[in-house]
Amino acid sequence: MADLARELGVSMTTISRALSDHHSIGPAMKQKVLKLAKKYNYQPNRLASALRKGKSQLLGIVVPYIEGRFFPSVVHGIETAASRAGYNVIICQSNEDVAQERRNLDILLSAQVAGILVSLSRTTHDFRHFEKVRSRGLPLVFFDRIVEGDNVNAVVLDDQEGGYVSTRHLLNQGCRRIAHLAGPQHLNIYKNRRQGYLDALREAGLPEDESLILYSDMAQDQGAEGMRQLLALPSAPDAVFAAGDYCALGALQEAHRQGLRVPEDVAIAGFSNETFTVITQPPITTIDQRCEEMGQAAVRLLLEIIEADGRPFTPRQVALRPELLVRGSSDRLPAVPAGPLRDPSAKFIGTLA
Amino acid sequence: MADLARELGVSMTTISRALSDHHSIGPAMKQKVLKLAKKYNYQPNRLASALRKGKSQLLGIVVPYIEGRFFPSVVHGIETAASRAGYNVIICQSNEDVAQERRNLDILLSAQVAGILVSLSRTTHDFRHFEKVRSRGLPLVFFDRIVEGDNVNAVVLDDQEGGYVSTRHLLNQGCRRIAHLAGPQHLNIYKNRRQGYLDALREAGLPEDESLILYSDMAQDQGAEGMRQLLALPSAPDAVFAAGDYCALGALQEAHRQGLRVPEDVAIAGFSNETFTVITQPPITTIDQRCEEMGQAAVRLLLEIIEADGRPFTPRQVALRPELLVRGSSDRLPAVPAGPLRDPSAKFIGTLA
DNA sequence: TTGTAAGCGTTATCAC
DNA sequence: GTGATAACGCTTACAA
Repeated sequence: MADLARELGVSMTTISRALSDHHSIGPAMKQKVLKLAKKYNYQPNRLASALRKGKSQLLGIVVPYIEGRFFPSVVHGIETAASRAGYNVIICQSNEDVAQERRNLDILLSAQVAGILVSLSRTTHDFRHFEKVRSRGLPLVFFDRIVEGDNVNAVVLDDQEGGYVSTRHLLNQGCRRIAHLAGPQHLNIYKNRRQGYLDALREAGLPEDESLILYSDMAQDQGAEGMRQLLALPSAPDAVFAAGDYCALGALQEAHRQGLRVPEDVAIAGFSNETFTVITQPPITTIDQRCEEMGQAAVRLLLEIIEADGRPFTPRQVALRPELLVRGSSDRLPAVPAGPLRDPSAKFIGTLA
Repeated sequence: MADLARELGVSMTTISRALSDHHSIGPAMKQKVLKLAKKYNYQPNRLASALRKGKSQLLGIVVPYIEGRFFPSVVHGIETAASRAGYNVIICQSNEDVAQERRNLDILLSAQVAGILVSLSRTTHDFRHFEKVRSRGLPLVFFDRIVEGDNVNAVVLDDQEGGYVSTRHLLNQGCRRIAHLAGPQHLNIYKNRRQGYLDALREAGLPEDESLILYSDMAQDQGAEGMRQLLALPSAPDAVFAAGDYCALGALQEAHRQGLRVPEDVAIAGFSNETFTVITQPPITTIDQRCEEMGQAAVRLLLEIIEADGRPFTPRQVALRPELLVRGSSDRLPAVPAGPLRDPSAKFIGTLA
């Protein structure tokens, strides 16, 4: 910058203003500066700028890990939304370890990020380290694995809605005995999916039948085992809603082993839209978790807080509407003319309980 | 820092030295400073430090996107290795767009990163924007999608070796007519996998039979179609080496449709270790691309260059040894006692051609 | 519209 | 072993 100033015989102030498009700068001057900057291949130093302004163009992400289908997609969404807004992203993994999570927060604080996005590690039960962030006035948004409560900013998938629409769909296909392969009920996601399932049944006037609900850890072979048990019932179900795709896959494979046709004899639906659900035969109906939208929604919320710039901001919890993907494993009706397109943008459903 | 200095009645210099563990500092003083820093919850400002030192603790990553199985795993490996070495990582996506890739490089330059890791966008055919990086003396390492040549630092998977070990394995299983579902030969990865396949055949004294090599874009249905064609041959193959897992899956499904047993009637092997290969029945033998090791190897190389600190560094190309994962789709022999464990560390095989 | 000068938080240099 | 001071590159009152 000093070079440019010297060469043009103006002050660095003018250079700075021209480069950052300040209002009180002559268009002529601006052009000259920009041209010379290009010629000299001038690279602004964001460190210096951030240091002076006390605000960087960096957002921090803390995730348990960058593997599998979910987190990479969310990070993808975050990076995309952030860079669109002129921010870049520092990414940290906690490896499901609170201590590491704490360290990551410290690092992000000292990197002077403008805001932080966090999905909690599985071992985080004490949330005091987030107080440090809050006390520094640093915008903070949780996603997916969140701190519960209405005094935090958070974005999650509406799992109950997911269980509900999935079960409704099976009902619409004419199924009347719908079993549920449920996950560990101490985890909110599985509890909510089950609740949505029950909601749909009740709404349809069907009885809640505990013999049709089987609990497991949702692994592939547990899905197979579940299906085996269900098919051995005096009156076997005509549909299975599994709270996870691996479990649904096991169920599908077991059904085939027993010579049943899917979806004619038994319809199957899973949850999560794992990559493999489209390559099975038939492909598996499932619920998309809108990973990317979750990332984008989290960034939107974070930017709102950043832009509030210290002014009081009422914490908000956003629940994303899950998307039902109807595929061969549950599609038993003749094709119907398509309805209006679903609005693909992330939805605010309401404040969480 | 100023506060600490005042409270202890010493200069900021002393504080700085105590905090950064400078040699000329009294252990007593050091303890006092550290204690007080803890009490006041002192957070170093890495921006200021980096500005002053002219070097940040940040590495930049540019990838086409963070989706699928490959890139997230590599990023995982990069972040893990980087944070172990005290670095953090800024991640940028090029979305397979050169222009964006160029912009990303500019951003990373202006963020004063200590080094850059790049996997090229598919639309990058002109490499001039990397000159800017080089001319600034900034350490640069390519991975997976690299600039060819021996004047760049690069880490790749040895695809030819992958094709070779895969085919060798099928030979060891007693197969003698081994077909190959090949990918587009203008892409190096597919060309190399095919070459490895041919190498193994030649080594075994088997003829190269072009009627057993089918070319496609490697999609699932193309794998099925390929298998159909192969099975219609006057003398059908007893094994298929597919250059991709989706293609292998299609082949597997088609074999089942035609009532063949896998691996008894026809053995199948894929490439990439996609997640779904373990959930099929039988699970699919494949080649692991060592994504995580690739990330780690790239960081190791980058750190070496960083530590050379401007001193001449001879560019190096590293080829990682792929790992054969033998699974049900090709395992036709009785189990053999396990040999010595394979060294799991990333391997330097040699300079690329 | 432009310039002057101070300062963001740290560290390297040089002197003591 | 410790301190004073300048400097890293940029922005922004305040003044002109």
